Amino acid sequence: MRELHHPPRECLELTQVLHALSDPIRLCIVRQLSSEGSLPCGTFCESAPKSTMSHHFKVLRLAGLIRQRNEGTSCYNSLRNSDLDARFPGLLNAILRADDGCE
Amino acid sequence: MRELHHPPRECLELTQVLHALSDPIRLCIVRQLSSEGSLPCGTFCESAPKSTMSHHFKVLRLAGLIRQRNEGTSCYNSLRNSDLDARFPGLLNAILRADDGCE
DNA sequence: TCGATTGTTCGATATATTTAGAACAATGGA
DNA sequence: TCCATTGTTCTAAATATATCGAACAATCGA
Repeated sequence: MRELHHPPRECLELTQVLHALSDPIRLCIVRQLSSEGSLPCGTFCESAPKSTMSHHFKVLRLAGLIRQRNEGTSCYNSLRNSDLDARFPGLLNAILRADDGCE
Repeated sequence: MRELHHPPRECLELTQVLHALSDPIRLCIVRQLSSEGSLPCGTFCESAPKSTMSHHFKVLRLAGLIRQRNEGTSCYNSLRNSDLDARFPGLLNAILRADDGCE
């Protein structure tokens, strides 16, 4: 698999981050990652096609919300907690605290 | 002018709020409202056509971010600060604190 | 080596969003 | 009343986004 691009902390853009989180599936992924740590792609929304999920993970990665790391045939995802908090203090926590329900 | 719909506080949805704020023009409007209080539509982005701005104000209003009130021929906009903070504690402040620059 | 597993990429389609001109509506002042 | 001001609505066009099947790539175990 190819090299995965991750934007550096100082390049994260607020509008991109907000856009990435404005999709219910992606918000759900982020919530799950925040509570369960590092998880492979396959553990999310198993009803949705893999190509759809792959797209959402890419959006999250390019917006700087998650870090992806290949390990074997799996791709592990983790939240870029500290980068986000350094760049946008309190933002992620406020979003995770919100009671919007994770469908 | 017609009656303006404002969603009640408890109906505000996180994904809608995040989407509304993920547009640079709308984020700019919200920032300006937060620092200057109540302002008529005409005071923002005077270079953009009125219809475009009208659209953005509508998106913000329907997402619950702003309250609009007609007064004379003007339409005054204000941030729904307390509603937002009640529904999504800390979210708006975190977004306003972020140093993304208001173009 | 073969096949199963996991995920990506490509291409197509459907849907949503943004932008903006033109016509319209409401208000207020001369 | 007439007109300027302010903003909305309608409509169209451009652009972006979401979804998903099919083909592909990489890894691992048998």
